[in-house]
Amino acid sequence: MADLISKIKTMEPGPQTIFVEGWVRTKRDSKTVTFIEVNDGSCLKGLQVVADRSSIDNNLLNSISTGCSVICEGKLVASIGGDQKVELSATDIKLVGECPDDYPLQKKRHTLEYLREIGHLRARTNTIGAVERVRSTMAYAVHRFFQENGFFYVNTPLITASDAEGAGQMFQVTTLDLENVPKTEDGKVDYSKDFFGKRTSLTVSGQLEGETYATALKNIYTFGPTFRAENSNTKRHLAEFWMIEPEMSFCTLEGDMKVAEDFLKYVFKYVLDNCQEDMDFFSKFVEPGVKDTLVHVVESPFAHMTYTDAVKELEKASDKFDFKPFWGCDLQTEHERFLTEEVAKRPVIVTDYPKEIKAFYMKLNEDGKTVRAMDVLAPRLGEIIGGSEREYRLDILKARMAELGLNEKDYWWYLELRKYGSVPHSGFGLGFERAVQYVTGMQNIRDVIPYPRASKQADF
RNA sequence: UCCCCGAUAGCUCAGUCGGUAGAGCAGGUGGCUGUUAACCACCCUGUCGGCAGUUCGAGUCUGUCUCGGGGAGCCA
Repeated sequence: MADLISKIKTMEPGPQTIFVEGWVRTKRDSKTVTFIEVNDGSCLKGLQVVADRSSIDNNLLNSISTGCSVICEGKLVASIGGDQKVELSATDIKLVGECPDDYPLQKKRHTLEYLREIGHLRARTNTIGAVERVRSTMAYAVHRFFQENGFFYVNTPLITASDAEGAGQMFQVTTLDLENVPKTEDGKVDYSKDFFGKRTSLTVSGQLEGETYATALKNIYTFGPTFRAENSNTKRHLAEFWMIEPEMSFCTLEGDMKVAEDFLKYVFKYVLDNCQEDMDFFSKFVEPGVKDTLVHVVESPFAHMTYTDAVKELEKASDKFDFKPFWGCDLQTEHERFLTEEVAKRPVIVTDYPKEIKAFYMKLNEDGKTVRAMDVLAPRLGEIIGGSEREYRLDILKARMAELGLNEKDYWWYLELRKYGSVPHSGFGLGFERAVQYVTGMQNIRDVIPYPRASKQADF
């Protein structure tokens, strides 16, 4: 019945009756009129509803307070006041749901830490509301980019029996009675009695399954939840997060990097074009200048360097680091930030890492020492994308697995992709929340997902 | 998991040398006002995170637990 406030604010004043539904953010009384700011979440700034105290029931107006839900009826008029073009001159107001004065959201600014304690209400704040609008827009942009570029959306399984994916600690999935676990004769847990007849866990990555569909549909992407049981307590880790993993057949690392760059730029530009009010808000109150940074990223090419060259750069500035860089070391957070913030001053793609610090499935280079891996490092965040060209040569892949002590039987179907019609292919993984963090400037990943799941935290 | 910091009114915080609790906002009352986090005056609000200890006396010192934040590791 009622239009969204985001639409109403773009309409011209007119004689027709319109309705506004939403929640009261603040109310101010004047001598003859009452101002009610109504927000319905469709945009950052709400609509000012003006109620003439001589024509609207004063008892009703007095009972309206911050947090109430209301339906207002009236005409859109040009606003006399300064901050808005139009406002609703109310002819009738219905109080739908009252809001007692112990409402946890005051008109004043709250800390994000406090808002995390009221996860069921925090979406009604400017900041979290803006984050969720941007998050939704970004999710839409992700699908648009891939759908417009010949990728198919594949849903890889959330429950997996492959306990050897190696990307992190896994959450076990079971229907066994934990008070009375069935045991085999030699005293181990008898998983044949479990729901799936074997030990299962929540997925830590859809990549391996994604590869199988890429070798059939050519270009695919996944976009779904991922679970890691790491006991890591940081502002950029979650136990449950959303990951985007494209996989392209007949594609080398060069193509992979191009897709990664085009993809990030597309999503960023889409947000800049479609979330202007929210981006202005982030740029003003959350991370000064974040909007200009995004514009800069969209307009300039990403920097490129090999791991070997990156280490040379780091060695030049060795004094600045707690952890001294050397060829073969894993890049520390401080190193990644130096490369992207000081050396490149923009996103940088680092390639060709030592095989020892990367996963078994990455394609071995001619030198026998490095693999065709690439990490996209972004200022402020560090690694935002990790990807690689996959090893498609069966003999070399088997040799790598043997080096690392991996059991071929656990990967039999993955290896068969290399046996039957193998093809060079590449892909990458993007942590969706980290991308939302990057775009919004939000410091803590727990504030860019509606209900964060982390160690000792599964409220709401 | 390791290191550092923190927990005081509904919210944001101050609290000196160990001496018995304070400001702004919110709420209430009145005033003023086409207001924009409105403004002015007055009023109300506390298991000082939990448990133990030192002390005549603990918000303050010690131990411990819980929760939160920052950093590290791991990664996306």
